[in-house]
Amino acid sequence: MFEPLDKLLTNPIRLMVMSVLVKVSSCDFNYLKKITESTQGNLSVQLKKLAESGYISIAKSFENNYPKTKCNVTKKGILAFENHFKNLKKYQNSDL
Amino acid sequence: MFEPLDKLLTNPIRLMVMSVLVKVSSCDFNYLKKITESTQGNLSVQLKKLAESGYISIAKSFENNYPKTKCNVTKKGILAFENHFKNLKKYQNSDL
DNA sequence: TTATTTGGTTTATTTTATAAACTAGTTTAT
DNA sequence: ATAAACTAGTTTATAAAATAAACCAAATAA
Repeated sequence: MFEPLDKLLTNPIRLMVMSVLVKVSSCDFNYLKKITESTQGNLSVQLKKLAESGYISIAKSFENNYPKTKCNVTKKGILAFENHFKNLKKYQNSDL
Repeated sequence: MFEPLDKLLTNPIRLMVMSVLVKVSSCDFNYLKKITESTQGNLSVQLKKLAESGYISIAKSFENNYPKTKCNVTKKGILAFENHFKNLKKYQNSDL
């Protein structure tokens, strides 16, 4: 009837992050901070969760002497994202 | 960019309830319990939240000597439901 | 009559989300 | 040179939400 929803993707910040990464495939922490309008702490936590579940990978480096955190979406993440919206459609128009 | 998502509708159980009610407009507690596959306690709490926000109305009566709780979706609830999916579409295909 | 079932609600616990505080270093102004 | 302010985050504490467990009240069945 209703497919269980992916808990990682019901959180708005995580969903935004995935939405962006699916499109651009890679971007840095501060870009995500701006577009999600979340605090650094919150974003840090949510990115870690996405990374722990293998939806994104996080690469740290230095750029212009500053630390730089770059996020990349994984194949697993893309599939989960697509599947999530496939499931949501069933909620939108339930066949009772 | 991303519209903030309706917190009442990011919870799967509440979303299922709204999904059903938008379609059938009215049904009872136990029907919702079956299709959501949730516990009675959890369902009771989530229905109360939807009712407190005016997304549904709850009517209690007796049927065959037993208490009977019927839920109805409100106009406000229908609009919120439709708006939620309109917003979700932007997450599905973000225009960066 | 006491055990079970129906139909819930309330309360307690676990999980999650968020905000605040902290770390570590860089740049700029004095 | 050093203090102040800024970059780029992480960790921890608190608030909120979700869920499960316990409870309540009445009806029915054994």
